[in-house]
Amino acid sequence: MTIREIAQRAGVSESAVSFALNNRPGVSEYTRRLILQVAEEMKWRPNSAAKALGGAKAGAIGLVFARPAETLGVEPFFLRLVSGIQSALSASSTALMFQVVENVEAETEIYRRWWSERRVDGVLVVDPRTDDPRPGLLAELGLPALLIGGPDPTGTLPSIWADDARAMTSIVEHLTSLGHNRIAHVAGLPELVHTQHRIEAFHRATGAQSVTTDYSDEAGRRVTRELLTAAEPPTAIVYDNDIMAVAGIGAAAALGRAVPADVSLVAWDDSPLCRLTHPMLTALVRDTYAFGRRAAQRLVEVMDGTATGDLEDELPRLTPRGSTQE
Amino acid sequence: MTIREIAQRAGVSESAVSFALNNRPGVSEYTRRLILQVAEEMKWRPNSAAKALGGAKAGAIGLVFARPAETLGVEPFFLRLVSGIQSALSASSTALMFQVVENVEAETEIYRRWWSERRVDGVLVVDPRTDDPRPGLLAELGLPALLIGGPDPTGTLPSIWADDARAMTSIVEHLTSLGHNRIAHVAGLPELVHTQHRIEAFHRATGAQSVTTDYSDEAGRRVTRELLTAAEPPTAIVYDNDIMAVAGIGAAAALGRAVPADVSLVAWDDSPLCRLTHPMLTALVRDTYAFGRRAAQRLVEVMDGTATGDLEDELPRLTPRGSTQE
DNA sequence: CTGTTAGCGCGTTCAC
DNA sequence: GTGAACGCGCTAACAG
Repeated sequence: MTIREIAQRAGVSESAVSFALNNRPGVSEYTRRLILQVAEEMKWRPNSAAKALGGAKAGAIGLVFARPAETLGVEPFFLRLVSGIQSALSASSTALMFQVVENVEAETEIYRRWWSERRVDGVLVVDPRTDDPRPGLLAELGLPALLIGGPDPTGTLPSIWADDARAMTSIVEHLTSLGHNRIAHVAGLPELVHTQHRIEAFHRATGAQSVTTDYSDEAGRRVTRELLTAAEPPTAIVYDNDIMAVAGIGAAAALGRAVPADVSLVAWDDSPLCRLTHPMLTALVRDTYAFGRRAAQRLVEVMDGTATGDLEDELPRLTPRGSTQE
Repeated sequence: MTIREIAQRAGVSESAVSFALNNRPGVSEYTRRLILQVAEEMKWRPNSAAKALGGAKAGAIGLVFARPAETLGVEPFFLRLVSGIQSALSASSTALMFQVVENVEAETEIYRRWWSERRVDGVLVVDPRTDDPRPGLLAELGLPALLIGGPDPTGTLPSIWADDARAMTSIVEHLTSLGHNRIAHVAGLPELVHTQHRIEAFHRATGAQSVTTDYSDEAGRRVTRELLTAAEPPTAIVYDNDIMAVAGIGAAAALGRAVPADVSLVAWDDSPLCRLTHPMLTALVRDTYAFGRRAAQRLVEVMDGTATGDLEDELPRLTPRGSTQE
């Protein structure tokens, strides 16, 4: 099922077929219909390799997740993001090349490979870091990219991001309005930009320092225990993901502290997990599916050249549940 | 950075470059080294489109997840599987095309598209179903495929699978050895082949009927409540995933039933979730990362033609924790 | 044995 | 509406 075969079957030239299939002028309405019908019958689809070869696009965008294999745990965020991305991509029948790697160095290698092999037309970059080698590399390569979770500290890449600082402020305000004045923050990986934003906003709002972790349930448990057995235990704790918050609720129970009577807990990011605990966890909800969708749309615009600069996504909203009170 | 440029820079013909780069005879050792050095300097990589065009391979395999957007919840299985797949693929520097779709019909459309566009050389098919349209379609298309979780009921596709029946038997035996004789099974989607295998094995081992669900926490909670408030409540419950088991432990607590004193619980599939509960959940552990790795290797062999037929993966092993006793 | 020229694959595009 | 060249790498067939 090639253009050549269609041309033969329809009794026209290959270029006529190409024009007809791409809705371009140069063929009569009659011939166009004839060609389209033959192509339909033969279930013709363009060979993506040949298309890409003609200097055209690869018809795919790339997404790399850099994280050690051992920490590939519960990740509700991921599948939602990918799903949202694809809901936007399906419109332009663009494919997604997806790769999980161990670290950022491996990630940069993938970008080099994909771009030099012309496997992708652009990439979505997640988890911006302080001192991130990726924006520089991508700019140098000329590989179109959109930073998800940015804005890019180096100002190199366009980005889409939610305001973590304002979200943190809204959480602290909620807790303060409930009467809490000793609030703790169990943060995630310190090298991530959004972790820094949350830590700074938390410091501004409370004057207190955050504790950084690796996002694991183990860390959530340990830090919670340390916080609650300190001389002046906090009356409220904010966790940077749902896993740690769930572990925290368990740690509190193990220490005989009641939630929310003795201590209130808030999870950053909602998931079914947050509704499985007793009490259910107050959580910062964001529509990750829609976020992924918007990110992909934006990347397409960036590749077209119809958009540049940063795009702020809607603010995540706090959904109060049983774990906050007083 | 094309072959042409390298040829010019090295002062040789394009075919000499091609031979050198592909480690084929036809060039002197001296010339080969020269060419390789120039290619290295220019950071040359073959254009995958051009390569694929020459009747060669696309250099990618495909994976489609069919599930409605709403049920895209916590899915530890997924990221581990993908990660394992890629650990095997990286050896042959094969890429992964990944897609999430709403249903099996959309999935079959993706297969048609990918194959006619020559985007992939083969696909991994997950969640075999009773009355599954995919094996027939893939065989008809001639798209190489490996069924993950199968054996294929229609006997059309080669597969890799774990023995769900024996695994179920081992769970029931464990519970029986603890003295349980009223065991319930909260199964997953009835249209999945492995669900049927588990249900049949459960029936053979206990004589009892299973309850099918949609894997959601909501279903786990509801069914657990129904089971425990029945006239003759079970003393042990086996859940087909971790989410439902965690929901079940919550439902039991809400009814004032102690775990494991009043009722023992077992989760099929381990995840950090199973260690976040009190007591921790006894779980059927499988090495999903290794499973994905073996699946990808097997698919590569199937595409090479060096392997056919089914491959049985290692049996998942039960890891007793606090939620089973008596 | 070393190296070259020619042509293929498939869709696009430009001159005619 | 057509023929021909192009993009890029691979692979016969062929010459030194």
